[in-house]
Amino acid sequence: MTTLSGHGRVNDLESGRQRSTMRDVASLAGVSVKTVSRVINAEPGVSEELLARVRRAAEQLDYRPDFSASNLRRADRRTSTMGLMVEDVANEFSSAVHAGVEDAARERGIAVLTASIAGDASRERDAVRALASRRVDGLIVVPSGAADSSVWSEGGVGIPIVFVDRAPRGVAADCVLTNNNDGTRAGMAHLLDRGHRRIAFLGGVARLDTAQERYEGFADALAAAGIPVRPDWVVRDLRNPDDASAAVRTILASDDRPTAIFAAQNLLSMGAFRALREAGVNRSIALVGFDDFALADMLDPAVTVVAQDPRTIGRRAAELLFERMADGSDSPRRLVVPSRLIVRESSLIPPPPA
Amino acid sequence: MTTLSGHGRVNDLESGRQRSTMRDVASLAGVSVKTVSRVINAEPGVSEELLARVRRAAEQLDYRPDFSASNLRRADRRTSTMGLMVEDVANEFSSAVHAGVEDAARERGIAVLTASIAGDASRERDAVRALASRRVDGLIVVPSGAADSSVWSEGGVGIPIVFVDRAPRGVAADCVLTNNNDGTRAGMAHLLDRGHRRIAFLGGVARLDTAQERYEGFADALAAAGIPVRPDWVVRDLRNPDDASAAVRTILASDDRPTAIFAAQNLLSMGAFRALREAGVNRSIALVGFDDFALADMLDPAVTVVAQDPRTIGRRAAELLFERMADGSDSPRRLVVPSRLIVRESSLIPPPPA
DNA sequence: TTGAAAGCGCTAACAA
DNA sequence: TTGTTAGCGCTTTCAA
Repeated sequence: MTTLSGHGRVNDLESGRQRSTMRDVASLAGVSVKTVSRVINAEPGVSEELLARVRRAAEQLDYRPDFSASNLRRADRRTSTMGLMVEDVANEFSSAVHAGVEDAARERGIAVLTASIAGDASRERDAVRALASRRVDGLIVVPSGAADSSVWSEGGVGIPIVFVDRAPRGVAADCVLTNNNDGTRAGMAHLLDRGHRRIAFLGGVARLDTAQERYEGFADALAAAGIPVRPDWVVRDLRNPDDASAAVRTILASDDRPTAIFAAQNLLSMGAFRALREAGVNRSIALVGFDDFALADMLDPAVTVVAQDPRTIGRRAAELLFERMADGSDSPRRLVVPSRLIVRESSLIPPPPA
Repeated sequence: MTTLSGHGRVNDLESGRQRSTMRDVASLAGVSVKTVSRVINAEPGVSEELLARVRRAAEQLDYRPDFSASNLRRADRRTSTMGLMVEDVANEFSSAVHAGVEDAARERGIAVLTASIAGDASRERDAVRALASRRVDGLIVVPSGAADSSVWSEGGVGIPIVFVDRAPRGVAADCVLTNNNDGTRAGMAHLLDRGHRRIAFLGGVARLDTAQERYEGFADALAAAGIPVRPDWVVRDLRNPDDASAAVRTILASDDRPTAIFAAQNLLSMGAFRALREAGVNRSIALVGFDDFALADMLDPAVTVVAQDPRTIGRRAAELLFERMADGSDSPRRLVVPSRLIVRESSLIPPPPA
C-alpha cells in the first residue's frame, strides 16, 4: 500500500494500519465510550483527570472521529458538508465562486463537494443525486439552464439550495445575482457617450435569465438613445470563445460594420478579441465585455469590462445558505452583488468619422 | 424553509418533508428491508414482481439511499468520496487539475471534496483532518511546501495519497509530475539557439522540488552552453505576479540588462510580462514561461511557454489513486506527464546586436 | 460525573 | 427467492 505509515511515531504498530474507534480509545483510557464521546465533542461535565486520560489515549491511537457514524445517530443529522454545482470548475468565473464558497465554509468547518455539470441535463441530475445521497446539508448551484427546473423540485427535495448567477425559472428560491441589466446599460452608456451608434451584441445561451437580462440591458440602452436594434449585429446563444470568434468574423465580413462590440460574457469577450485581432481591427473597433478576466488589462488594447465580483458572490451565497440552514424561515431572499465598469483602452477607441 | 418541495408531484405530502428510509420503502412495498437493499444495490435474485413493487415504492417516496449508513456497515467501508487539496482552487493550474480529477472520478461515481490550503501549514493540517474525518477513500494533494512532510505521515495515516506536481521530501509515495528539468532545458535551448546569452531566471518557492528542478534545468542549460550563472539575474522564492513584476523592475533598473527572461511558473510569467510592458520593453526583451496560461497567445507579443497539461495530470493522478485503492501493492509509482514547448512570438525576439 | 442500553439506516451472515 | 438477526461507530436517553 502507498498508504503512508507514521514515520517515526512511537506507536506505529498499534496505530499504523487499523483505524481506531471510540471503543479503542475508551478501553485504552479505561473509561466508557460515552465519556470519550463527551471529550471529543467538548461536552461539559468531564473531570480533569478523565479528560486528560482520554485525550492522551486518542492521541496515542491517532483517533479520528467518524463523521458518518456521528451524523447517522445525531439528532440534527448534519454532515457538515455542502455541495457546489457549477458549469465547469476550470472556468475562471466558476472557480472564483468556488473560492468564495470555500472561504465561508472553512470558517464553519464545512467541507465542500464540487460537481461540474458542463451544461448537460443528465449530469445535472446525476450530480444532484450523488450529493443528495451523501446527505449534504445544503447546495449552491449555478444552474446550467440545460435541465428544466423540475430537477430542483424533484431532486432538491429536502435540501436547502441557493442559486448563483441566475435562478431557474418558476422556482422560488434564494439566490445571489449580479445586476445584469444595469451593468450592461452602464457599459453601453459608456460606449454611447463616446459617440458609438453602431454597436453589435454577442450573447450567451438565451434561455438563461442572465443572458436574457444582459440582452435586455443592451436593447434598453439602445432604445433610450433612440437607436434601433440591428438584428444582423445581434448574435445570441453563443456557447464558447470559438462561437464568439465566428460570430465576429461573420459580422466583419459585411460591408456594413459596427464600430463597437458588446460581449455579454468573459469567454465571449476573449473570443471576440481573438477575432478582432486576427482581422487586424483590434485597435479600430471598440470592445466592452461583461465579466472581467485575467490579463484583460494586458491585452492590446486593454479590454474594458463590466466586472462582476465572483469571489464575493460565492461567499455571500454560502453565507445565505448557512443562514437558511439555521433558521429556515420561508421567504426566499435575493441578493444582488453589484458590478462595476472598469474602463480600460478598448472602449476608448472612437467611432471613425462618418 | 427554502427547502424546495416537489412542485406538481403526486405525493407531495408523504414525500415532501421527511426523508424516507429503506424501512419506509419496505413497508410501502410490503417486503423486508433486505429486499429493498437488494433492489437498490442491484443485487441479483429478486423476483420481477417484487423488483417492480420496490422500485415503485422507492419512486413514490422519492427515496435516496444514505451513503453514510451504507458505508458504516459495508465491509470495504468505501465512501465513494475522495479529497483534493490544492494551493488555491481559483488558480488556473489548480482548477485544471481539479477538472481532470473530476473527469476520472465521475466515471466511477466518486465525489470530490476540495480544500484550498493557500500555502498555509495549519490549513494544510486542518484540511487533512477534515477529510480524514469524512473518511475519504483517497487523497490527491498538491503539497504547498509550507508544512513539512510530517503532515503526510501523521495525518495521512491509513489513506492512500497521490501527490501532484511535486512530492514532499522524504515521503515515498505515488506521484504525478511534469518533467521540470527537461522542460526548462527545452525552453532554454530555444532561447540559446536564437542567440541569447544573457538570460535572467524568475523562480518560485525554492523549497519545492518543482521550483528546484526548474532552476536546475536553467543552470544546466547555461552550463552546457558554457555560460556562467549571473546571480544578479536569478531571483527565486517569488510567490505571486507582483513579486515577479518587482523582480523584473529591479533587473531592468541596472545598466547591464539581460536580453531574455525565463519565468518558471505561470503567475510569474504574467507578472514579468506586466513589468516588461510597463517598461515598454515587451517587444525588445525575450520571454519564455513555464506553464501555459489563458490568453498567453493573445498578448503582444504572444508568450512562448513550456506548457504543462494540468487536466491530464489531474486525470492521471485520479486514475493512479483508484488503482492504488484497488490493489494496494507496495511500490510507489511515479508518473511523468511530459511538457511541450509552444513557440509563440516572445521568444523570437533576437538579442540586440552587440 | 459517569456509564449502560438502545438505535440511527444500512448491509453481512445466515436461516427459512 | 425472501427474511431475520446482529452490528458498523457513534449519540441519545436515562439510570447510577
